[in-house]
Amino acid sequence: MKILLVDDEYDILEFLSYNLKKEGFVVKTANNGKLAVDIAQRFKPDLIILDVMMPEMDGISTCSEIREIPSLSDVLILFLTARAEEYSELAGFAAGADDYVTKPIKPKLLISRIKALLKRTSNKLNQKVIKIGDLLIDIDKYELIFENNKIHLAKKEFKLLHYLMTIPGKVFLREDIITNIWGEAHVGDRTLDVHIRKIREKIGENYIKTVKGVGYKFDI
Amino acid sequence: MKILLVDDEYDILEFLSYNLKKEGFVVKTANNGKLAVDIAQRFKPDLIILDVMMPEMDGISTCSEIREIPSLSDVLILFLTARAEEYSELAGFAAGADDYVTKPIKPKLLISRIKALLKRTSNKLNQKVIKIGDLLIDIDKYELIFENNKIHLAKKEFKLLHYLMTIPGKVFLREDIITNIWGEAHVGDRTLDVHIRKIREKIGENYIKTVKGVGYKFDI
DNA sequence: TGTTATGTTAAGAAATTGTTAAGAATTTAT
DNA sequence: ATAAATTCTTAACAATTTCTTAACATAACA
Repeated sequence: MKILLVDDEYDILEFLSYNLKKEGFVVKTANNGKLAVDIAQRFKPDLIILDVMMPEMDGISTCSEIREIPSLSDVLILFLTARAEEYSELAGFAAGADDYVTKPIKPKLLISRIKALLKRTSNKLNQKVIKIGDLLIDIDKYELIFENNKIHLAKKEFKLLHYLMTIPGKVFLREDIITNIWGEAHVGDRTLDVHIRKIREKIGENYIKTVKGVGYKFDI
Repeated sequence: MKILLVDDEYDILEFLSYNLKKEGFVVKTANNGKLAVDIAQRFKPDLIILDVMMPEMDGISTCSEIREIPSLSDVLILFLTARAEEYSELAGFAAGADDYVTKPIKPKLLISRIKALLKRTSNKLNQKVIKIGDLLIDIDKYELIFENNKIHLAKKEFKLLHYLMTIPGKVFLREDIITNIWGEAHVGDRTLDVHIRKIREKIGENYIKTVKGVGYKFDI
């Protein structure tokens, strides 16, 4: 996970950068809003942490500007703000902030908030449309688009693929998949495999991975 | 395990120091907050025990200051506090305390609290992702990342490596490992070794160490 | 130096999943 | 309502991966 840190105070950049890297994040920093926008376009972070108060271009303007850029329009943005700056909180959410953390910053708290934020969006359970790689699955339209072509999936195939796509990378246990797709009904031993087979026939062998003895996962 | 004791009363330092050393901890002491911060940076303790009430710089300020220092930001901090100082408990937790023990201090209680604290943080049993050195193991994804490459582990290998990684440095007894991975089933004498072999083939010889006559441990 | 514990290897046993095609079951069209 | 089409499940067998064992090698220890 890549994070872009933006603050005008060098000490804070240093301090947060250290703590975030320790957690395994890839971190880049910028000491002003203009630079941040520049770096973000090339670095393509998953999350941008923005100080609200900065000289020249403040956090809120930076945020608005970032939201205008198509390739960055859905990057996560978290604001750092001094306590009691409530007014800026409103303005910030209006500009498209995803969360707030008030100074003084406690690294542990910040990290747990970041993880919650990243988790929230990586879990696509409630999303109507999930787009991963060359695949786009649309619940409402009951439609799968693969490499820009509509692909027809039968009902069970659709449910199954969608289920796996809700949390890309996560291994779903065989039994959990069966419970989820078939309910409590008893279903034969090879049924799931056959459905997996049919999906693979349609989207290729690269997306659904078998974890032997455990289950299947959707992964790029 | 290294402990830094901070109190302005010489008698208490003496008394606790004696009791902690008897338990096998390496102990250093400081009689004021400023000195404590200094010593902590060089000594790098696993735990700092801080008296709340001290002249000049009290425990809470000392705690905040310690939390600001990157290299110490996640050291464990335990406060000693007189009974009924409830207000300071709140302030203390806000400043980043991990636990409280009230005076008068009963050595046995203190030691059991210390052990619980150290155990809590060194036990990664419930963590979904464990990152140690160049290795990152992810339960949900059933995936091992080693030097930024995905490594495939079979189910038993994964369970075994994960088990060892839950408490880095701890030696797990052969029989405990077998019970944990295979359950009560009878399994041959060399089976465990073969699995260890296969893991070592994948992540190198440096992580899993043999403790002859006892078991294996995961260590950097 | 002998003893014991662990390392190593390869082979095959065991377990798991893949594949295919046939025929139920369900849905859709006529 | 009946036929046609589609979808789903099953079963048999194949392919693959994983696990265990056994035989022997090597290292640590007393």
